[in-house]
Amino acid sequence: MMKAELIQASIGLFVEKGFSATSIQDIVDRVGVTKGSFYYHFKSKEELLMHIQASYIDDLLTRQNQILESGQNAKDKLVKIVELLIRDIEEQGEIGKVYYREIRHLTPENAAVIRHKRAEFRDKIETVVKDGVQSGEFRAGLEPRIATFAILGVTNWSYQWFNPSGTLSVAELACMHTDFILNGMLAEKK
Amino acid sequence: MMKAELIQASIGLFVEKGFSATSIQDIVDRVGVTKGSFYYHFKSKEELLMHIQASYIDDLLTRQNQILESGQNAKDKLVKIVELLIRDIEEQGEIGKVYYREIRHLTPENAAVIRHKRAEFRDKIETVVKDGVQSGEFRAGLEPRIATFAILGVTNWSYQWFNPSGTLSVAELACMHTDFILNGMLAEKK
Amino acid sequence: MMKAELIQASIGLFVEKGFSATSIQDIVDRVGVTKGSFYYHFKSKEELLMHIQASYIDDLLTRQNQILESGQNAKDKLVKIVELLIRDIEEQGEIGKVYYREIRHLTPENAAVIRHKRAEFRDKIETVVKDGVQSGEFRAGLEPRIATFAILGVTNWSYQWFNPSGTLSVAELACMHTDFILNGMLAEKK
Amino acid sequence: MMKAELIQASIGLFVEKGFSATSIQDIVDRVGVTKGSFYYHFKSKEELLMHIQASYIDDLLTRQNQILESGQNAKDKLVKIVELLIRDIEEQGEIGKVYYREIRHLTPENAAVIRHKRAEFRDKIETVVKDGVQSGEFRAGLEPRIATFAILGVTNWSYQWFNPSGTLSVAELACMHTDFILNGMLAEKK
DNA sequence: AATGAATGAGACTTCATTCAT
DNA sequence: AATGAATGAAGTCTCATTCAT
Repeated sequence: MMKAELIQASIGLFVEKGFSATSIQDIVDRVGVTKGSFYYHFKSKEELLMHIQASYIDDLLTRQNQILESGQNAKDKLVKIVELLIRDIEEQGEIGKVYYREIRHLTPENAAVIRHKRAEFRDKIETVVKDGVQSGEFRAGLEPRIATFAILGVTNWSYQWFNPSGTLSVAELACMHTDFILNGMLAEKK
Repeated sequence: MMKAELIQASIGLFVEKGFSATSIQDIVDRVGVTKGSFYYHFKSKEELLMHIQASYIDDLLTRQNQILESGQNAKDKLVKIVELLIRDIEEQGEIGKVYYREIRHLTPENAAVIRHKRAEFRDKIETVVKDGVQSGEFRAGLEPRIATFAILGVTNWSYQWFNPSGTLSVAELACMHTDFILNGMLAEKK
Repeated sequence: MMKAELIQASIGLFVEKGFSATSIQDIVDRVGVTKGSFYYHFKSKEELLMHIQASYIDDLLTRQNQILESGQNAKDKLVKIVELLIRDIEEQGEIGKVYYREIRHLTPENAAVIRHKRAEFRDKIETVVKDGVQSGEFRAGLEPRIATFAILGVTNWSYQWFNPSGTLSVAELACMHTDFILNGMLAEKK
Repeated sequence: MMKAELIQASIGLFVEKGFSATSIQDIVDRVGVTKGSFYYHFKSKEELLMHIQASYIDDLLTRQNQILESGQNAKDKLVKIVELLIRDIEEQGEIGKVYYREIRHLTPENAAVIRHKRAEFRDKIETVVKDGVQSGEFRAGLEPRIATFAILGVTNWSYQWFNPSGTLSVAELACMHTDFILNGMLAEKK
């Protein structure tokens, strides 16, 4: 309970002020406990960050796997993954904002673990792209690795500006991004 | 000279460790001077950050204006702006990595100035998109605001992973990203 | 049982790291219980230290009394006391190392109790020396108080360097120290 | 200046309370400066301790070398070294009390340096003893290594109890200890 | 233009101790 | 007899900043 509260409070603060600029005092003040309490639950500030990062990517990987196992064609899988990432902004709250930003503050060992999992997530998208190119669903000229980074750019950048409680809904944004990614901008193919 | 050296050293350190985790001592150590020197050139650490942020976006805005004044069609302007952002990774070095990350550490007034300039840059892309939709170059269904964020996602995300001295050249990446943005992924338009 | 285990673990840690640098957590970790357990058996960390100090000196005093009551001449009594102190290194393990070092961390009242017992131990040696001088066994020029400190120096210093499981046995060391104390170093008396 | 004051204050406090129990706050309070000042002069509390330990033993080694180069016989050299150690109580103040006690709190690397120097000091005494046995000045039965430890015990233990501003002067104590070490206690040699 | 010394606030962390269970 | 959770005081250390020189 207390541990969960500390995690939630810290995510909020990390989003607002960044990891380094957030003090343990800030975190415990928000929860209304003492510093000693924090250190009963976490060995260090870094351990807390690692906990947050690991839960986040583990959850994404799990849900990505469910999509990949669903046996659809490449396009549908890709659409589902884009939706997963956009919906996540609403469901997981602000963790995503912290996710890419603060890996720098993990110990080298922990950072390696997280980077490895990120690479796994990316590789699985790349495989979907590759499959789609081979099956003829996607254009032959696509470079799967770069296209994957482009897709991630479109989705992850949304964490920087998108407010899920604004006028544009999560579903609408997912739809627009999917459209952009699949069809591009030109009125006619060159 | 000294001032320029301090700026270069600090950009490198901000990239590696982040603004908060970089101390003035770190910066002056890298240049080989003492803290007093730093405070001769900068009123505060925040002023240094503001200097870096402002130079960066001012430069981008200048170059964007040159493109916009060149009187081409919307598609060509857009391609040029994408190229500008990608080439920048090579030309400006690592500043881009710092740019989005550290705005949080500016004073509210300075942050507002930077945000305003960022918005200006974005709005000008949005205008290009709008013009292209109206002229029929771009698809009628595009939402200019969201498409602009998608374009910025594709380009800015490259700062996270692209190494300009690797096997993929800046020109090649610009070309691939342009292709992705204009044509999307599908083999045939729906 | 548990109490004895806590005491043994703490002596080992006090030897290695010193009293202040040893935490209750260190002690209970070594025994494999939790802090609550410690506080069931001891009111405080200081009480534990006092327990160790008091047991140690009480034991020495008891054994010293047995020697003194044995009705031998001064020289033999002295030899026996030297042996007692040297043998103790093997029998009592490392407590001796803690004994002189950590009295500082007792409460003033407890420290006074221990100092009083130490003085008692020392005074009884001094009496033996005095008796020996009067009886003509020891040299007339000896100052009993200073000679006593010299004897204690020779024996107690052994705690700093002597390893009872090395090549030199406890018996051999006791013999050499006795020889040194009784006969000095010169080949001929001046 | 300030650095020297911090060192003096800390020696006093280490004697009274021990290294671990002395806080940086205690030290700077005694000098009347702030904690920041302390860390301007010393990288850490451990560095301060190392500084104290190294100065102390380096000074002893220098003075021991002067004695050894003076070309006297073994007995006179030994007497001079005993005098050196006893006089030191008065001249160097209380450092000696800290010297043996606190080596535990050095980093392993620094502790090794100090232990090496201690061993050098001890070895040089051992050589004097050996020379004296060979020249016939000292008894043939003496074991030089153990006799050296015995001598160090007599002298170093004095730091525990001797007050140089009491009724017994430094010169008198040196004389008594020398007498004890050379002639032992017995009225007649066995 | 630059230095060295100092400051004071605040950072992360440890720890002896308490208490309900 | 023992545990787990929590406390609050204090510890070591960092750091942006100032200022006399």
